[in-house]
Amino acid sequence: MEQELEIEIQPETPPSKTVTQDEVLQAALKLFAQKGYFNTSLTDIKDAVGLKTTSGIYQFFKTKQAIAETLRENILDSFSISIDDIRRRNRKASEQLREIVDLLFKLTDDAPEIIQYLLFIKTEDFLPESTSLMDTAAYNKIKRIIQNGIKEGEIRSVDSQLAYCYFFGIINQTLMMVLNGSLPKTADSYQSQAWLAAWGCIAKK
Amino acid sequence: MEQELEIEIQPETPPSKTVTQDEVLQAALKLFAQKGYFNTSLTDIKDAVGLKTTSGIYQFFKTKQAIAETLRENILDSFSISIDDIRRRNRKASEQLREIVDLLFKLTDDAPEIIQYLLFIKTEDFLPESTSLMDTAAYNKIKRIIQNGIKEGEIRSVDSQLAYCYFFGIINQTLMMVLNGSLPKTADSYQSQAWLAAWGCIAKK
DNA sequence: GTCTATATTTTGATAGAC
DNA sequence: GTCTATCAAAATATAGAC
Repeated sequence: MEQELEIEIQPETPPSKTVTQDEVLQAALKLFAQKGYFNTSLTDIKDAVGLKTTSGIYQFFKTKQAIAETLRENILDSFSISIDDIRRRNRKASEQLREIVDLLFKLTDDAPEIIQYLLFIKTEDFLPESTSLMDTAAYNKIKRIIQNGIKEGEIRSVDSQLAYCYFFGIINQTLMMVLNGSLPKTADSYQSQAWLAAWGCIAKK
Repeated sequence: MEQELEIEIQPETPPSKTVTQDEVLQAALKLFAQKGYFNTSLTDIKDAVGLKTTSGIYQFFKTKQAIAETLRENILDSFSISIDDIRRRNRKASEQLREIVDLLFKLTDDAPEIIQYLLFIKTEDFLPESTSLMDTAAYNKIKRIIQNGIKEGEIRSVDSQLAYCYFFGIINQTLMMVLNGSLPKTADSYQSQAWLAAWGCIAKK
């Protein structure tokens, strides 16, 4: 009789390496964007980052929520800083919005997880006390750009909230359909058309 | 020494009534739309519907997923039927789209859970094999309306997918901002402006 | 800083009495 | 068709050894 040979198939024995906080954040961002927050367990994150157990994650973050919070803060901060930069380098509202659109489309191609997490994940479902997008520094800067555009006569005189709604309605829908494959090409391919449609919607004729 | 008095506060002893499948669906829809699928437990549904235990739910639905599936089918079917009706009653693409917009805005005010569930909940997160919105009968009918509008010269000659994207980008963003309070008034208040912006975006000038 | 082991909690789900 | 009781599984989190 043959001896039973127990072959332990070890899926991937990741050499227990030392892990950094940023690695955890990157892995979590990718997973949250792909599968959603609730479908992502700490086990998934631990696997993605190459740990043997989830324990190692707790040295950086006390809870799974805390990971999502940090992620959101980082992304929003970075976005807000980019907007500052854009405002510094451009004077006209049209130029500033144009560059913001440029940034969003570039990110959609190069770092889709960021756009997914920034624009299309309902963070309030798992971050109950997170401020709405509309209460963030980044959003307020965009709103000010629009208000300025109205004052300077570049943008039609409508409620600035509605101008935001129409403009980013088009931009965001385009990005979303690129991300979920409803638009088959890269975001870049649609950028100039989307810009024309969105700007045409709010520009003074 | 005073005697410890255990007062059992019974939050609400719901008189065990008999429950229908439709009551379960209605309660689930409301909860899913409010708190999200993952934040809604069968316990929540059982409470909302007035049962003492979750067991009663299992006579209608084998799994929690099945509730969400049925809900989605029902809503999509009903929406598809409404579109059929609209196409029957109107000839021009502009009229048909106008009535679809009318329906969406009415529903946002009268049954926000339906719009929430139809347009803004990522069902693929908990219904892994659910078809994308873009593969539903309802969506295909809308797409055909747009293609027809292009053929008849009502709508600019662009990719029909892009026309859909711009048009419903504006419409859906408006509805979303009404639902989350970023636009403070009723959907109805914004309907005619949103229609003008959205239609103006795709109409032949 | 990573591991083993385990505690804790929650939730989805089932069996069977009434 | 609703209830009691219970199960099984999964996931978050902790304690302590190495």
